[in-house]
Amino acid sequence: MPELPEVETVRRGLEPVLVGRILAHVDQRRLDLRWPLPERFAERLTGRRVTGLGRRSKYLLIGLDDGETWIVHLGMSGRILISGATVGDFHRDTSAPGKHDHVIVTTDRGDVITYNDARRFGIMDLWPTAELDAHPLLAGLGPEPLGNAFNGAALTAAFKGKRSPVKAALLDQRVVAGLGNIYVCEALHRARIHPARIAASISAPRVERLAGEVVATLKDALAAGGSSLRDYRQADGELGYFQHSFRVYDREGEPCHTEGCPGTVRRIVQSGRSTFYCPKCQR
DNA sequence: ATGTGTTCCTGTCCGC
DNA sequence: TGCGGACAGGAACACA
Repeated sequence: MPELPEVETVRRGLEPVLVGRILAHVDQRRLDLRWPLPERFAERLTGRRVTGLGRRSKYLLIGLDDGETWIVHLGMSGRILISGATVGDFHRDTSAPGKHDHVIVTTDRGDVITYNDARRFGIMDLWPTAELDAHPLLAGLGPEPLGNAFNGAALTAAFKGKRSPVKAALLDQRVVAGLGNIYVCEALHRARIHPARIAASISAPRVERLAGEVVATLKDALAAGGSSLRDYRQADGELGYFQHSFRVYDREGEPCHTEGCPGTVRRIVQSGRSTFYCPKCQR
């Protein structure tokens, strides 16, 4: 589920449930996700009051009243569920913990927050809030695409001297933070730029257009509550539906959605990951 | 210094 | 049905 729009959707869903609440009980059902969880993890969370919910790139930042921030990354398959309801695209109704429910938090109001992650590529850490920018995973991140620091000029500067394909450049979190495979494919299609183009070789006006389409793509996805893939369960109101708006992602062999374009969506592999694009209108 | 390929893990889907 | 292989929203890491 988790690129920027999905993580932001989760953040918005958690905010009213968590902010101001005390984490009354923490059930840590594994010692590790991608890496070991912090020392005394459950103990350090228990009894803390949540002061705020933030996001940087694809990282969820849960501020605590002891001056630490609970950092959560959903990896490929991480989901967060509230009390049997749905956040993002994850829905399950049982009361018994599921096989991949790794961390279960109960608030002082009785809401139950479950972190579920089948592949365990997710990450959790605790870090002093005052030094968040220095966290090894956050320090090198590029600008937030929906923030003031991201625009055509910033992207042009980041592309300068980049010999990699523009697809890889946009996936590089140091260039711009929060894009993943879906939204990079979608933004490149909207900007009509071929994913294999060398980043540094794209003209300034086209990079300008690309920056605009990155922002527009993310805003559209956000408005739809993100994208729900594969483990989509049922219509729930809280499920994202941007997957119905994909122009190229996962549409190999289907017609290009560009107005008047006779092209067919093609799939290629770039640095080990699928890229979907239209060979006719993306140059 | 940059660039690309491999790796972590489980689940699902497709062809035989 | 069962089995093997490809593939999946990420990104650190090892290596050219």
